[in-house]
Amino acid sequence: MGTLSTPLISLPIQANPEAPTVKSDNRNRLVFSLIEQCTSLRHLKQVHAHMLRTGLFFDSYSASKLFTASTLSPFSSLEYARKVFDEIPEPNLYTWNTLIRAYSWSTEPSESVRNFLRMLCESPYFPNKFTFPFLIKAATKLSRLGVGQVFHGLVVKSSFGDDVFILNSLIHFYASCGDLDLAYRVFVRISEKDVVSWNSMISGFVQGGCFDKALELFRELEAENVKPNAVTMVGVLSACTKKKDLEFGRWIRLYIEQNGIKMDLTLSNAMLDMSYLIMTWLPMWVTLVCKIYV
DNA sequence: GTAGGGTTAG
Repeated sequence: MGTLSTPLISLPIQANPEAPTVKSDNRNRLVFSLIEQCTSLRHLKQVHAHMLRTGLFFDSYSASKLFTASTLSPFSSLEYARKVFDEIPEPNLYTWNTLIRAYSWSTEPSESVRNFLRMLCESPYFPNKFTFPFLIKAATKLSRLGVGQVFHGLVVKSSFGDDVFILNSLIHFYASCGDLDLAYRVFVRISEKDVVSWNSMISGFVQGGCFDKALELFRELEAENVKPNAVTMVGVLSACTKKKDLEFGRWIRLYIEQNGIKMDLTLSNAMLDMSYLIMTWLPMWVTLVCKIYV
């Protein structure tokens, strides 16, 4: 298998990219593998140049591979990714979604919405189940209730109203906009809730200052035999801390130990916050952090 | 043919 230590210039140029063969499939796989191995923008640009020379870039699936790397790689920039996207003659739906996702994570979430509208106008594609979580994420970052509600309407009209990923995004969106009533209405209508549904609603209640409702929901989760995880416990601990409910906080500490909830840094920090209220927790927190990181 | 959601405080 080739590596980036092999100069890309040594790769033979495919004479006719329009005629796929077993040999060309192997060549494509080599290029995809090189994309995955890129460790700098310079490497990625080398692969990009090679794909332009061989014509591989003009295959929409191959172009999507390069574009995804240009948006996800820690060394890349959205500016370069955007240039890559603009060169793709006919971006497929996956590539459009990747562009919308990239902007939803960025400091320009409005570009996510703008490019979604471009996709509707300029491409033959309609949004799919992957498009909406990115759009709702952008609306959440924009804190625009009206924008998110438009997406919610589209979700229902597009028959994705049962998709738990999309509905969980909507719970988080409505709670972030401060509309806990709408968030809860989405939550109760999910027919097959998963742990993220519960976590989204519990943390939504905590962020909205409804600590009792958060703890009540945790008891409901228990009654429904849903297995909580570290994120659930961060929400519940946060509610106890803010409510200064030491008794429930102690119970939660035991619950985490007895149920083998996997500790991570965020949960350790949430326990530390609680430990300011219960100083006896401090030695335990230090021990836990040492176990994880030392 | 590739993919999507939730977490602490400061």
